[in-house]
Amino acid sequence: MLRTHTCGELRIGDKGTKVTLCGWAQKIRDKGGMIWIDLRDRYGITQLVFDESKTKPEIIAIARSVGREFVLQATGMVIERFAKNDKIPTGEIEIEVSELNLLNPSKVPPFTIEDDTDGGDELRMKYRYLDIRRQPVRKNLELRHRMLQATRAYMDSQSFMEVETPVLIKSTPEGARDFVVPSRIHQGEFYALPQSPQTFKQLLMVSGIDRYFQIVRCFRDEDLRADRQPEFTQIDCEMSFIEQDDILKTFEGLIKHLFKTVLGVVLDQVDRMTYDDAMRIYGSDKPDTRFDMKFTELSDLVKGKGFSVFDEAPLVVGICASGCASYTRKQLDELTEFVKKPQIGAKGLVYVRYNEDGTLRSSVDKFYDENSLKSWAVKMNAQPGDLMLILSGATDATRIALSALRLKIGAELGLRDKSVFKALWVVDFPLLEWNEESGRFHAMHHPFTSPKKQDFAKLITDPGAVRANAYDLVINGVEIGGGSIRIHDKSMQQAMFNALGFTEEEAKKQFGFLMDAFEFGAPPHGGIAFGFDRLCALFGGADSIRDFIAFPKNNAGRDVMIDSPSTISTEQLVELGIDIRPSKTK
RNA sequence: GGUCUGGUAGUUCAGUUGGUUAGAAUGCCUGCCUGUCACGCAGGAGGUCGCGGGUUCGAGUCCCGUCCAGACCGCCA
Repeated sequence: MLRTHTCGELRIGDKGTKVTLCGWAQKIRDKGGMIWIDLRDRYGITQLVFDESKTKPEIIAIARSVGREFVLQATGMVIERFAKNDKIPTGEIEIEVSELNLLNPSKVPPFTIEDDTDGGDELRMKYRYLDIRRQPVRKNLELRHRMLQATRAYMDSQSFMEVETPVLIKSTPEGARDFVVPSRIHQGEFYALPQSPQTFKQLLMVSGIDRYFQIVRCFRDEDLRADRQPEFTQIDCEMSFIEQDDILKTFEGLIKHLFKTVLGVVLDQVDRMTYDDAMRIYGSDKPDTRFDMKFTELSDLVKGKGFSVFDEAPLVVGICASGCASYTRKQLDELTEFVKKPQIGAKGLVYVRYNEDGTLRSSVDKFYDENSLKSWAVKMNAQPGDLMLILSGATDATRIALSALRLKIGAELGLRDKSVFKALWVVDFPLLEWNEESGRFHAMHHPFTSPKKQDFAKLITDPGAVRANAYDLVINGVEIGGGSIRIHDKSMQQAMFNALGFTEEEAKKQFGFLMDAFEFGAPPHGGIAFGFDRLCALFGGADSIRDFIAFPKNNAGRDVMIDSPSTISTEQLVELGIDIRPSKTK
């Protein structure tokens, strides 16, 4: 060992001990007669001291040559400081250096290795290995590590067995785009990287592994977001001989265990809400339930007063922003601009101020007298001092727009506190959703999701109305996980493929192995998968998952550190039997 | 595929209505300093204003194109 201790562990009780530390020079303070070097490693910072009156001149000379991020090995006595620093745990002691070994010099780093770095995102990603030297990033990776350990401990305690499934699998056109890997041995053929181990975990149920889990990398070739990477990690789980309620309870247990062991937070309850209610009350299938501000539908109160916008709208719906009646005209204009952005897509925003003096003033006073506005206030449960914000238009689009407005107001009012956690199961999702582009129904969850028993018949008569045994876990408005009770019956699976517009032949070609397996005694089963990166970001109080991934991709799916993706040699292409059209070369 | 924001010193940014030699902080280099810990003091170096084109007597600033980065919409079973 090159060291006897780490840079984070020495205390006043170690006074008089001769120690050897290794680490990076965080900061050099040369005061002339005395030099201090802050030596940093993963565990902390310990101050080295060099004193012209005590330290050998050749050691002083080495100390003077040290620059930021030089790698050092220092040996010396632990002494009590004259001037103590109560900001760091090692602040009562320092090392009176008698031997200093320069293990490796360093170029000047492109940004400061400090908690509050001067480096921008782009530079930090390019030199990610330096970025990880910084405490905030390292802490995030430590949090991820603890999450991994706590997950495995809980799953093991519940008799779940971790089984690894293949990464080179088969491409299927359903769902997200696949990342594809050319086969050298079978030229013209391709593997696909899994979007999830979905079919394998169901096959493991047929195999009798009645409680499976895996912390597994998944791949989707779709555009990125702050909370979406092309490769990401899931906690993937499947159980046999269970019903939906068993799954919800088991994984409430996992989430509570994680909150307790990793954050020390007791998550008292996980609410449940149907998809239909979530859409009606919050306009979203992943509502942030840290605050109320529920939707109130006003259609029956607003019609027939000559305001054609409301008269012609299929839905008129509003929210009540507590204490916002004092919003200025400018603030209200900003809100109007916000909902009119193309991404939100509302045509306009109607507001009603319920003033402290009890009077009501709205942007549609021309059409509605104070009594009408008062009736709105009663229905919306608004109090003097509140502001009512109302949107109208096509039902789904209006709900989505009002949901965005609700989140914005919630954030402005400080109701989205990152230290507060509210978990919600959204249940009874629709089985299918109509896809305009392909002109057919797509599975909302995936094609192996079972319909609710009472909706079986509608699978032929009214497929869009069929509800599924599918559920999402939503925490603070973030979709953390989702799953379903699967189809374990061949004829039901065939009926599902029919509803999705698959011919028997197509279904057999893509999923024949699964349908074959279902003929050999498939148990009733179901499962769930959690977005592990999102869970880490949520626990860490961040919106972006990138800082919880050691080496993430950028906005365009590029790794700027290793510069991938990149071209490959002609020899490689020939060997793979791939002929690519000439394109822009880098 | 689309919308928006940004790109100026190693780094983070400012730069007015288009007008002199493009600034600040920090980092870096040199010197001084015996209790610093955001050390201090003095001095110094450091710029293809992302790239290409256009308008103009004159462009960091205006226009067009393009590249890069970030956020969002579409997309993400």
